[in-house]
Amino acid sequence: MTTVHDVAALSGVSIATVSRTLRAPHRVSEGTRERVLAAVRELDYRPNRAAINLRGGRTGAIALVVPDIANPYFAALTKGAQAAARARGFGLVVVDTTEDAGVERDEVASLRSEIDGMILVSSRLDDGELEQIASWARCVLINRSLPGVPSVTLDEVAAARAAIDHLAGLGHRRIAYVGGPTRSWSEARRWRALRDAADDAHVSVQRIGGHTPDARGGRDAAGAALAQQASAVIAYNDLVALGLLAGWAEAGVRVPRDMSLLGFDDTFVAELSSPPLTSVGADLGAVGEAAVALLLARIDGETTQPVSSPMTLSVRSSTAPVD
Amino acid sequence: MTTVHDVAALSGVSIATVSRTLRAPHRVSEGTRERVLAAVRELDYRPNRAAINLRGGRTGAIALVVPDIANPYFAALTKGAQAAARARGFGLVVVDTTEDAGVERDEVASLRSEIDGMILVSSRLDDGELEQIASWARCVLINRSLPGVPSVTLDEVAAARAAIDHLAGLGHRRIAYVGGPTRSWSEARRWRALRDAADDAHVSVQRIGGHTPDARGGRDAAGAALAQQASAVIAYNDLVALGLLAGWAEAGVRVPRDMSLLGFDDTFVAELSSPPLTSVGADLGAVGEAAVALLLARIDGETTQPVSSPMTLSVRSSTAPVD
DNA sequence: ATGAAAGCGCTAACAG
DNA sequence: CTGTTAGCGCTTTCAT
Repeated sequence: MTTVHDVAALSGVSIATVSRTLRAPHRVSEGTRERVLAAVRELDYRPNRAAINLRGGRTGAIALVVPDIANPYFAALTKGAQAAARARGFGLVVVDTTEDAGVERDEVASLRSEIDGMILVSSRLDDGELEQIASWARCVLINRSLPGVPSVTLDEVAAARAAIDHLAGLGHRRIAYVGGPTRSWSEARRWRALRDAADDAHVSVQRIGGHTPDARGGRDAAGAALAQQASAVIAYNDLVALGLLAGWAEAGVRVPRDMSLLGFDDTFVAELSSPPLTSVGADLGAVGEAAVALLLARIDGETTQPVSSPMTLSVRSSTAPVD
Repeated sequence: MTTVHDVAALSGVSIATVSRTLRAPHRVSEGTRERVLAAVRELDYRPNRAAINLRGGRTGAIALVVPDIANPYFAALTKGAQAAARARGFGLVVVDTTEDAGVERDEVASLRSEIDGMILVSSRLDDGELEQIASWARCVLINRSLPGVPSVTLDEVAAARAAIDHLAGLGHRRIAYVGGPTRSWSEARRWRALRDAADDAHVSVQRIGGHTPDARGGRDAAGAALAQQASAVIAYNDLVALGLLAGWAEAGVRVPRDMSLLGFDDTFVAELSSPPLTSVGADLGAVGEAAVALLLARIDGETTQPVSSPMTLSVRSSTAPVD
């Protein structure tokens, strides 16, 4: 591994000048600068991260803590965050908590000297613990808000309005909502936003709960959703919608002829089904990028404002006018 | 941030003893050890990673380089690798190359002092470059093999045999294969394995090429696949299979009544469609874990053997006897 | 404009 | 069994 000493020797200057050439080029004379840079290229010198860290107390890496990296929602988020971090010269350490608060707690604690800051996505921890963490680590929250802690949240209100208005415009008056985990922060916001939007649009929305937020949960809820006598169903997320679709297919219910179906999150799976799913979601990659930007700004000591990311409706073929 | 000095001061010993207590507990007296450990707990002391790195040349992190983290195949792999790395006290830095060889090249180079080793998944680089990289970095390859470099590959031969035998057993004699990118290493192995297995089973298999390895590619290939007059189609991966399914649904072709369909990789999306997809694949989480185990063994200076991971068939409802 | 030297937190000789 | 000390690679005063 080549060090500042090698470069210094090759270019005939001191190590201080090498360092200066790299960190503050204007403080070195033209000729020296060129000789040093030539040596840097020649030796393919790259400053040792650990040494820089040790001196400056920075590690050059940030962590992204997600409940489940294999979930397309979090994977999309990760992709954006990764790109943004790398573009600014930071490494992205990914931590998968397997949806477990205990694991999240432990991992976050052990991350301490490994990173300069972290992004907590859909945290399973309670407000108290989160505040605690924010007190000793620079962090940014996604899908969660807490006074004093920078965050990126999705505009569920706009999403709910877009979804309800779309359905109402199609003539649907009775809508069912297959919800997610009752204790989840997102579910709470989502359901409240849906109720408000339904009230404004003068349509009714009934919630069906108690199912897991995945395809299996959707399949399990297929019967109950039908029993609501609704003409359209909104699912907690695309996976649940796909489960609903599969369950109904077996029961001979056709979408959108017999029933309209609307997904949430607009992940890539929404385009995979037949019919492809009308869904409302945010640009998750952009959300990940925004969180990284927020975090790096904080690391640089700037103060930041919470960010709300827009959610928009993608109309595909799973929704149709009520007949 | 608390350091060895703080712990030393609190427990009334020298910093060397603190370090020793943590690294070689048996070399300090019982009483001292207890006092030091008490101080460690009291102060919640954690050794600074950068300092350890600087001394020992280890960073405590490894990198996983994947073409596209949002692809369920790589996401599943990442999940396993992440868990295995963390379980052994290593951080996992994820790098997404966006399927671009140039990006892969650059990122790998800049990773140098950031990590102790790396896992390259489905690399887009050629053998020469890979050898080059292996010469200065400890690395493990997944879905690629190169003499002298540890690797984890999937047993495509067994997979092809399982797929073909399943279909042949169902009475299918004429099978079409919607392939992946012609230049891809996996595609080459997969297609060869399929041909061999088909020969052994005395059935015919025709390849349809030139489409992207995703749902859109499958949709594009839907017509061509029908034109083959085959009674069953094997897709390069589950995403392509789903695209095929969607394309056929629009054309009124029913699966598995009119056509049997078999996916590859057995990712979670195989269970999402109706009908759910019969697919052949490996436990990708285990593959990721195996790669991490291999890499850490190499970091510890052990020599290792290439690993071949089994692929098994999951029979669902997209395949049926030919009528 | 450049160099000498201190020191970031830690571990491993080496001494006692 | 324990303490002193050198030094990992780098940046940054402080001199020159």
